[in-house]
Amino acid sequence: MQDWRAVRWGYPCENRTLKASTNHTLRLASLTPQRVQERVAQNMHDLTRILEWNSQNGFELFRVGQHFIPFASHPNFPYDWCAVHREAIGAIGQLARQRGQRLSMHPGQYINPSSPNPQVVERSLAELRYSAQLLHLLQAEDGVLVLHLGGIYDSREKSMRRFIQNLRPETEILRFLALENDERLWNLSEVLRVAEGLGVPVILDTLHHQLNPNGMDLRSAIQEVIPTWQGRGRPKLHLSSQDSSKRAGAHGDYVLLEDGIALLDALPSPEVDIMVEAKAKEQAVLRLWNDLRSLLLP
DNA sequence: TACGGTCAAGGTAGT
DNA sequence: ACTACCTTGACCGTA
Repeated sequence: MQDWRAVRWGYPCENRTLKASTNHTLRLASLTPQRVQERVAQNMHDLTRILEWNSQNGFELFRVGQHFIPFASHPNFPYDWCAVHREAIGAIGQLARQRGQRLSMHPGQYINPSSPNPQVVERSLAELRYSAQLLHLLQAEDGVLVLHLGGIYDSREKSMRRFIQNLRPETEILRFLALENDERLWNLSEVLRVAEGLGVPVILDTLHHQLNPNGMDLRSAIQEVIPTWQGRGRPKLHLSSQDSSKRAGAHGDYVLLEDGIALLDALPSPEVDIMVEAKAKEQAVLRLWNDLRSLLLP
């Protein structure tokens, strides 16, 4: 089993210990420059606290919430967020580098660049451009913009082709983009094909892979994704456990020790980045570290 | 201050 | 055709 202390660890969007969130947002009905800037200030303040806390507590990855600039990609957004926030975002980026923190973003279910509906594609590209622009202003050299493949629509083949065609000209997005397998529609082999078509890396999600493995064991899955990270920083993986009281694929509050061990066992090298997707956020990682520690001590 | 209904957006699957 | 579900929870009016 690989040494978990050589792995870099992180968690998404918020910190429970600090009660800090980078996802403060507002309602579309109250979208004014004042209200937005209040929320942006709150998100920036909390992100600053999280970056400091992470560096003092052994964490090296963090996912910034999509609402960091609420409604940034919405047509009704009321000001030039890039111009207004450029400097403050740059300062946070500098802090992240000083504290050794790798940043990422992960647009959700509504972002579907392979949709047959051109309006959905355009809105999706707008959100992806916002995310890439934010990572750019943060000067996140090894930043990651995580995305799923979305729907099947008319056919898998056509959907994959549209995904590639619609994103191929988006060099600013592609600079950060990484594609992730999901638990129902798109397995790892399919994600690898699309990623190869775009020249972007692949994030392996272990829980999704467990539910949608397409006959590939974890060890060979990891061997497939690691080379896709050439030139894009350390390979990045997602780790989570099933919530036993919910439907298949639902993230648990914490990570089961056996799931953590299964991943560490399957890694060819400990020099990877693991983002833990658990509802208890950083506390789930702390508990997993504790479990690993007490397992390895005599 | 706590709570429940609601919130920009898309898509799948079960009925 | 309709509904539940996904999910980064958070907002906001009401009690």
